[in-house]
Amino acid sequence: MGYSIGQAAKKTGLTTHTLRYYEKEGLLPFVRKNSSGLRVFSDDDIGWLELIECLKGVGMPLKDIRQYIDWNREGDGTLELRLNMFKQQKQNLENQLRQLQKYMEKINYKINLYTEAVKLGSLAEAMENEELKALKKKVYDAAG
Amino acid sequence: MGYSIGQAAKKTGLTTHTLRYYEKEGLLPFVRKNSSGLRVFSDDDIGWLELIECLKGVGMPLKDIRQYIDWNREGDGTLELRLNMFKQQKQNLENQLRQLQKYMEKINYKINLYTEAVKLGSLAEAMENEELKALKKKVYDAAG
DNA sequence: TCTTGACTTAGAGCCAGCTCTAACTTGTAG
DNA sequence: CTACAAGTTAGAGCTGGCTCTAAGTCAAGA
Repeated sequence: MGYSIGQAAKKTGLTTHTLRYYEKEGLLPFVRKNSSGLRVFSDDDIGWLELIECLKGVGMPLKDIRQYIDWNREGDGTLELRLNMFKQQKQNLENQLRQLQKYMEKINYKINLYTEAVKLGSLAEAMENEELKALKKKVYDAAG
Repeated sequence: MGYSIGQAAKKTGLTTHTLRYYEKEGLLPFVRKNSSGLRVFSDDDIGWLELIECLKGVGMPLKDIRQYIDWNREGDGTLELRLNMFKQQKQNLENQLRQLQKYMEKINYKINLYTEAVKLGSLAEAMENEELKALKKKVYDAAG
């Protein structure tokens, strides 16, 4: 129920250095300290860290995450701002997923190409393969 | 068929600074220069840049991309290495997609929650909603 | 000829996000 | 009582990936 910084680090996969850095950057205003000055992380705090990881993972810079956390502390007056932020992040995430899907197709083509090239011992010969030529066209001419 | 660095920048969405930086880092060993020392990018070179963008996009650091480009120049002796690299990147990409999918669920939950909160004018009240409680449980208890 | 704009180089500077160091305190086990 | 592990702070340093500056070259148009 109360974790030291080291235990919190283990639970989240971050380092103690990073946790202190996040606190310094205003990302952890909720973490308490005990009578001898040690940080005490609650399960709730771990939940916050997981949300931070999520927002970081979808590409938000730390200062924007901090903004969101500040809005939380300001209370219900910022509900619309927070809703809009999540909607925006959903958009970003959808774009990202679309982009990664395109990269996946390109990489799949490369795997096909190199598999054939390894079999033949020659990339130039593999590129003569009609199926691979057709696949390449499909992947590369998809306007993007 | 032959583009100046400025034209190549426009075509790829990179800056001329970045293109020169990439060359310095060994990512563009194929780009030629004309008699007066100006870089001339071919359509093929633009294709290389698009592949670099793809590899960067799936999270490869520039030095690893450079490694791949070096293998290309070494010829058919490195075909297996290149195949394995693409297989590895496919794995990474699949993991990334799975991770982003989880983030999407979390964000969708937040959008639902904040939509209700805005409607009620209170986050605390929205969190009392039974459907949202159930959704939260589903999203957050999915072990990860 | 002069100006303009796009190019060239070497190298410095910038930013985000950590990552580490030094010097010190605290709590527990032997 | 001492040793040790784990915590504390302020602040310096590192890495990746650009981003910009200075000083100069070059080609085409007025």
